[in-house]
Amino acid sequence: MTRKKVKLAFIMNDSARKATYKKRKKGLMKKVNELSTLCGIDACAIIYSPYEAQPEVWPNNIGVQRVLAQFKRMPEMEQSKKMVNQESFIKQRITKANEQLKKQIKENREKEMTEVMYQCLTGKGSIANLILPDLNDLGGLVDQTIKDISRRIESLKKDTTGKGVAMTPEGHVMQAWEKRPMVDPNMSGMGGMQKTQWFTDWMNNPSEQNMGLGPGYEMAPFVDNPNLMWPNHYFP
Amino acid sequence: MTRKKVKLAFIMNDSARKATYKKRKKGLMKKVNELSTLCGIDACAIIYSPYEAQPEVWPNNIGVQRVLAQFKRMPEMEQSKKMVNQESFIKQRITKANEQLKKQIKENREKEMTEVMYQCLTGKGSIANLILPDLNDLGGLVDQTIKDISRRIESLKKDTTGKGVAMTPEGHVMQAWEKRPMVDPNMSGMGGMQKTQWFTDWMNNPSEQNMGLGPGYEMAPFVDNPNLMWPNHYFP
DNA sequence: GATACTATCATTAGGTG
DNA sequence: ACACCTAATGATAGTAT
Repeated sequence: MTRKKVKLAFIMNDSARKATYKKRKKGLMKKVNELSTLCGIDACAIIYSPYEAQPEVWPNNIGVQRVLAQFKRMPEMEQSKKMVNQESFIKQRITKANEQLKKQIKENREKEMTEVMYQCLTGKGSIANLILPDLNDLGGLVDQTIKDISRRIESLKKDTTGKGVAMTPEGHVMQAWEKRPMVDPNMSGMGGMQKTQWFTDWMNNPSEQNMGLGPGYEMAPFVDNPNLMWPNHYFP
Repeated sequence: MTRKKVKLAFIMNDSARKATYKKRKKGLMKKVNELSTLCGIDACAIIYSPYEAQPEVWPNNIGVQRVLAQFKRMPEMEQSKKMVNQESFIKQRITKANEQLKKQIKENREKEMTEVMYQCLTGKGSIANLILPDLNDLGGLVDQTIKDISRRIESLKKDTTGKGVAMTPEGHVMQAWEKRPMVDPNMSGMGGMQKTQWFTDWMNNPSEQNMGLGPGYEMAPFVDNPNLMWPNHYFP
């Protein structure tokens, strides 16, 4: 049994698509119900599919009807005001998402370079096949690491609470004991991999709705037509 | 770290509820997006929460707007016709769900009794603390099992393809070989436990919307007001 | 095609900093 | 409150029936 990782894209095979639809629709509806129950909120989902005569609505359509009723009562003027709010709200989220993205890319880059550095140090790799930008980053990382080590040496010299540190006359540490290891435990193994899943997903399928927001930004609603959806009781 | 199983009920603790809300909202939106992408369908979710100024809509609100626009164009007459369809659709699902429920209860009952029977046979349990209905069912099961065994013996007697069967003069089987084991492999272990999760959930929180449908029935939309939601292009 | 199963992957409850 | 982590529960892709 080999199970290739599903990629987030339209399933071409008709029967597989239907099977997936049925399974996931069920799961989705369960989740809507759970969210609504656990947090005591009004939520609903509407699904139009070619497999059912009726669009399917969850957890009940009363919530949706409420939205519609509220909308009907909302005067035209209020609606455009909403739009502005909605727009600034989106912009805020775009900014935040882009910041997160940059941070993530930087973090991944650092991990990658650290890996290369360690491989060089342990003789398992070489810098022969690296391109210029990689070498630059690697150089910066090595500098940074040397600084960290120097700082660490200084703190070991000053630290009188630990058992001690043995050093060469030139100031190189030969041995230290009863100190915490210098390697960040989070750096080893595959920990922290999960949080970049959205990036993989987006790379597989950079959909239109995510396009304007940057990869990984899956949350902000996009208002195409301001005439709907924002009941005025949310804008006192 | 002990992690008690969360039960599907309103979270009383305010901060825990908010934390859960944020996590699950994100997860839910991701799922809507995935369903929509994988199966190429129109779907949306609307969440009203006390934590955000705006109701949150996914994956975009165009789908919802489409529903509204279609509804507006739908004449009054069509709407009541829909209602009937919707009603019969629900009734169908209720019937189906109840059948599944009965089947499930029966199946669980059988497994339970089989377990008791085996425990008696292996001397690990007794029938001393069973109540009358249990004893009745157990008796039926024993009868059934004896019949199964008898049938098996007959087939072993007639079967000339297998290696053979050793029997006492009274017709009791002493040994049989190159035959499949009589114990159903699905009966042992905890296999098949997952499918009764909905029952536990419902027992924890028999919500109103599930009440009329029987436990475990989580799928049928309930029409409270026929004036909404069912665009006429689904009823040619 | 629907159902059932289960190995595998994803989500999240309950922590911590 | 927020971001992150991980053990544990939950969802589901592929398969068998």
